[in-house]
Amino acid sequence: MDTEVRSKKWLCFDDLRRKILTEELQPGSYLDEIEVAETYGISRPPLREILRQLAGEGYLVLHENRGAQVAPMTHKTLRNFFVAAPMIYAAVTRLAAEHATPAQIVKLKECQWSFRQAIRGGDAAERAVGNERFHSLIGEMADNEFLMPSLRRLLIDHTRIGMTFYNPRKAAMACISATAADQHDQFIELIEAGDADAAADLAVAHWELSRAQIESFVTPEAMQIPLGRAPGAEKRGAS
Amino acid sequence: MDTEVRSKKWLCFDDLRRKILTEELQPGSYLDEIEVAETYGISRPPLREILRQLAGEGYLVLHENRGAQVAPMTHKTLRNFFVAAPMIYAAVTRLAAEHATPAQIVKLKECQWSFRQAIRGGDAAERAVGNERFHSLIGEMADNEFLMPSLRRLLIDHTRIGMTFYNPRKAAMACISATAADQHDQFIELIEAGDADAAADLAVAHWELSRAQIESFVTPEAMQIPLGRAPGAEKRGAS
DNA sequence: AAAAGACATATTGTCTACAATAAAAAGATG
DNA sequence: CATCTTTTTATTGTAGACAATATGTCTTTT
Repeated sequence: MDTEVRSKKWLCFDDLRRKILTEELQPGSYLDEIEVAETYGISRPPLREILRQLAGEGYLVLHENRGAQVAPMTHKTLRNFFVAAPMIYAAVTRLAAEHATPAQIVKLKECQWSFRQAIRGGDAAERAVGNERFHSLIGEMADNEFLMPSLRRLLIDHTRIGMTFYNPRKAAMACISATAADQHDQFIELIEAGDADAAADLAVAHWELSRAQIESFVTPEAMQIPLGRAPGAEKRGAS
Repeated sequence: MDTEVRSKKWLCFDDLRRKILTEELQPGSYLDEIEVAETYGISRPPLREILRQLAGEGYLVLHENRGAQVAPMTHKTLRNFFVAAPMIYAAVTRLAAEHATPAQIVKLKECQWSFRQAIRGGDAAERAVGNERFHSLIGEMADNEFLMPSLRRLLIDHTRIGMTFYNPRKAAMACISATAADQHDQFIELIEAGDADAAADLAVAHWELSRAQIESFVTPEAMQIPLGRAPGAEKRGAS
């Protein structure tokens, strides 16, 4: 019961994080402290610490005396995302190619293996989390504490947007997934070779693929799926 | 006693933040939860929430079972800072020029007035915090939640580095301060005019000024002032 | 005498109970 | 009948007490 008790808190942290990334917890929905605390078998004070941390990393928004809200996604969010993503992704990937250690590359390869498994399995959530982890690892390779916060923030919404727009029934989607996985292999190659310029270019190309996927959903008839709601419009729970 | 009690927590938050920015709390030093809690007249659970949040924003580093450490600054920190700063500053300033609202510009002008006052006063801490606030406001103008986290992180260390290397006795320092203040006026003008390109260029120029100041201290004889220590090398307190 | 182990102490982590605040519902009044 | 007020209830915020962990010291043993 040594490690078990210790990690109960981090289990909660990781699981909330996963649920938010996979949209099992919908953007804009509110959390009930008592309910969540009981779910993970911890009391409210440590949970509240976790909520603060998740809020600090952009997963949640805390409202005074009104609890924790899963970070909403609005039209502005999407617009800002499109502005920031290519710049940060390119910069981080460049640095990763310059600084990656052999141990990190091994981890990245393992991650990529899991990612391909997830694609074969066809589970959208597993695929999304695997992709998030892949790019998060590249972020760690870059080893720059000043760029990491923005990368983390981008990956949250990139993952959630990916979940929203992912439709495994569409044939085009399978093609995109295959291309993305191939690009991941190229990431590994270029980073391992230390080719910073090519890696940065690939990051932009990888981003363009993602962008095209998103835009193909967004442009036709302006947001079929609600990306978020005004805070307080519909309070508790997420139907 | 209504607003008083409510804000006691935020008073603590803001004051810790200020103390870290001004290096009243030295990088690498550890905080005693009981001591800090008693200082601000709150109990440990809410304090711990604050510490988590400060950690999330990069002011602190939390070590399991070993408390909160003021974010250390190492040589790598400085190196990474030099890589990330120009990119983020330029991007944020560009966006600020594109999106600033009249109300925000008014606030920025007020801030600049305070900043000039602080320079005249000659108090290094007040000057540093004023400068931080100025650039933080520009960040808010940019209105991009994905770039803000990295900007915040940069401003923490930029402010602390500025405090470390600031020497009001040197004549060159007064010159730099004057130039910086003039550039701030130019920021206001360009943002008000909505000239994004020029604003971005100015951001780079402003950065170069800061960089030159820092390098003039760092290069001559390789770090006269200790930038940090290994975690745990010298534990409690900061002599 | 030096090193390893056990104990003591101080600090962090957590829980339960209580207080304060805000939303919701019921009642009263124009 | 609508609206404002008051009361209720549910949820968040805080405090104090307790448990667990880590560090430093002292003893014991080789």
